[in-house]
Amino acid sequence: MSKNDELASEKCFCPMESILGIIGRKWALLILCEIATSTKRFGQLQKSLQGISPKTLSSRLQELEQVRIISKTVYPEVPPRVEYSLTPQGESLKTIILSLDEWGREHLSDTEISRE
Amino acid sequence: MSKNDELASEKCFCPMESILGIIGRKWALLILCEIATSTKRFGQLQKSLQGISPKTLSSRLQELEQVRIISKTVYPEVPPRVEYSLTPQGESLKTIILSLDEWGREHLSDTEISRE
DNA sequence: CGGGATCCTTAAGGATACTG
DNA sequence: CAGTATCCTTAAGGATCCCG
Repeated sequence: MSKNDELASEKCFCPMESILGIIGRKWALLILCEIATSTKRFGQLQKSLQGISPKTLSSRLQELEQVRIISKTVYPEVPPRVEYSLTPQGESLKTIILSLDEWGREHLSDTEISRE
Repeated sequence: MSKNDELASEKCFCPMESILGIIGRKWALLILCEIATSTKRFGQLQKSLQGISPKTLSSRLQELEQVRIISKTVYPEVPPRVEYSLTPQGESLKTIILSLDEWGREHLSDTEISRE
């Protein structure tokens, strides 16, 4: 089975749709972006990502953690401290994301996207 | 500027968000999947993608065409015939999508995704 | 045949208040 | 501080009908 056929086969996109279902959601990439720089706390993320609601941030973080792109560390202190960082798997995904980014720069620079 | 910093910089994801805004939408990948196999007509796509509405299919095709991932050829015949195929740019995107797919297979195989 | 126009439903996300 | 709970708005997509 060639690479070509692989893309075209029925279920070829299922794992892909799963990832896209995660990183394609609002704020997900920006969150990833922040955490990729360095470990971040909830409050830090909220501050950096101007406009995100705590509900959304919380959801995104949980989703990213679920698929092991990021990991969460809770320090049993008062006040509570929680840190989010990239997992090795997250690092490997980053590479792919960067190539997508590059593709975008090469091919979408002049393209405006309108809908419906 | 290292690859690492590139990912983390403010606007690094903008082109990326643009692509995700396209290929992350419902049916987009499956459509791409179909067309990647071979040139397809509107009706063929409708048949293959069981459950897609003509409105949605039409939107997705327009979006993919706008960013030059696919190209549309209209044959001035009666009844009308329209064919969609991958552009060279679409082919290059396919490669990246396949690596995303691979990432998913390696890292998400056992992961179930739940929300909210 | 290849869509566009219309109407409707649902789910994602925003805003805000509250709590261990 | 790090979230959760609640309410509300919006936009994406489904279903259907119709037309060149």
